[in-house]
Amino acid sequence: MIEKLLVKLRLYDVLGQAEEDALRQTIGRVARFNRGDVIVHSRTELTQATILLSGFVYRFRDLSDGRRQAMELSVPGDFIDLHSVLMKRIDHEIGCLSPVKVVFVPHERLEALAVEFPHLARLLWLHTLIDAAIHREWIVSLGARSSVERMAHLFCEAAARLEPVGLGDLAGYPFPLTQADMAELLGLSLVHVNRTLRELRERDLVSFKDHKVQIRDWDGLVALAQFDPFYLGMNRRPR
Amino acid sequence: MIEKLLVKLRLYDVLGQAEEDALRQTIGRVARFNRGDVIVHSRTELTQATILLSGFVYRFRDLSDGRRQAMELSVPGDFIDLHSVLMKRIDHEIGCLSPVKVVFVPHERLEALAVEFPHLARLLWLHTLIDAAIHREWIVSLGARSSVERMAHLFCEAAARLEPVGLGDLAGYPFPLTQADMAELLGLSLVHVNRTLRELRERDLVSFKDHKVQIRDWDGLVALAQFDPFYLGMNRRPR
DNA sequence: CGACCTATTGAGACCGCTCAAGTAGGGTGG
DNA sequence: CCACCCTACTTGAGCGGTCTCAATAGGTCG
Repeated sequence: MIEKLLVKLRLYDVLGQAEEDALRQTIGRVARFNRGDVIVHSRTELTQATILLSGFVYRFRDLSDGRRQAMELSVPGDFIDLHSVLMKRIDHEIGCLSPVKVVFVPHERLEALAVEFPHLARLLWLHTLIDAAIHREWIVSLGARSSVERMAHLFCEAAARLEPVGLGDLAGYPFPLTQADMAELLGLSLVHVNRTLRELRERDLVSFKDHKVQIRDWDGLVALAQFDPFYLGMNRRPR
Repeated sequence: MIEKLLVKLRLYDVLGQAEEDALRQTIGRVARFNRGDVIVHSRTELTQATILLSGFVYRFRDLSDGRRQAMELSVPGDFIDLHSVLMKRIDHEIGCLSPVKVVFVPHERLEALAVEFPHLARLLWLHTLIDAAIHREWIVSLGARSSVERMAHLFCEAAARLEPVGLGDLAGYPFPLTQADMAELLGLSLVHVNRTLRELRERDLVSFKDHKVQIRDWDGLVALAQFDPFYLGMNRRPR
């Protein structure tokens, strides 16, 4: 059930059989959600963490006047609120961009696991560090990249993160977002997202239609975005 | 020597005497740097982590055409590259915004410490998680806040982080940056930073002069920035 | 069939950018 | 001691990237 998570962890380091078995045994209840549902609420006390099995979720914060900013897109196999194990209450919401299936892992089991398998604890810590690296890359996008560059970068990052878990490749991938969702991710208006998509399409780099991303020119896209997968901490390049 | 770090860790949870002693014994060589120096280089293999004792440093990335985006400001007491313990190579540079004093801690000593004191390891992990929370807040700033709001938020965050380590309070604090530095932090042009500072001054919220921040109206500043220190994780309880 | 969500396009406004010019202060050398 | 830097800051003017408002079309589903 948690194969995608295991694949991801193996990108970071070898995972022993005992560790893998132990991890499988921590998992608890499975749950399903619909697009628009909020899985994890800001500031409520948490006692379990969540592994995304299928679908797309994102972290976001709402400002008081209705502006909403997304902070990260999560893909299947991600441990979407691993930080809650230590933080207990998190500072943002996690919402569904599509129908979603998750499995919960009680904090106490994870904590016991970390004691028994220090190396696995390090891997999980590393998972949260890579989340932070992804955040930093988004900061660069939002602060220094133009709208086309930013959107190109989003498409590159999604490809690089979806490929290892078998949900796409450098030619394209399913991407069940609306243009309004992308606006929240990219810090752009819906209207400008539409125009930016058109520009990427007209430049023959990538097209987004019927909730599918089709990459026409990976190298061109990478060059435009100045995308460098180093921050994703995978040993191998998405190739 | 590492009192400020200890203060910071105690904001997150109690720190036992044995833990404190052990932490003090991990520290190694002290080093000094000048404004403009890069302390930690992107992608070079690291064998030690760095605690900032005095001065200000920041993380940044340069894009190929000269654009530079800062990702985080670090203040004394911060463990500025704790993530390098697991990542070994980091994806950004850490540079000095003022004369700086640091102390290095060999990774191997930190790793031994984590084995011997699991609770301390959790505290250090939490330190990195709060870095990630700070990153998320910057994402909100860059993606959804206007230039005045964004700058107001920076001043609020700096106050909240400097106060516990005794380097300022809600009335103000020393802030040895130039306006050009602030431009890189905020993702704005130098010219616009200048105008934005003027606006904050004219609105009697805050003034920045001679490398000192003077807060005239804390509540007004907080309201404008929609600043909520929850994400800084002070008073958290990891276990 | 009507209601609603999503995508598309046009038009004009505005925020923040670039280019440019000028001031102020601190260090250095003749 | 002054002349001349150099860096940091300030302000003006015009440009342009992105926003908002508005209108339309297509798809889906009760």
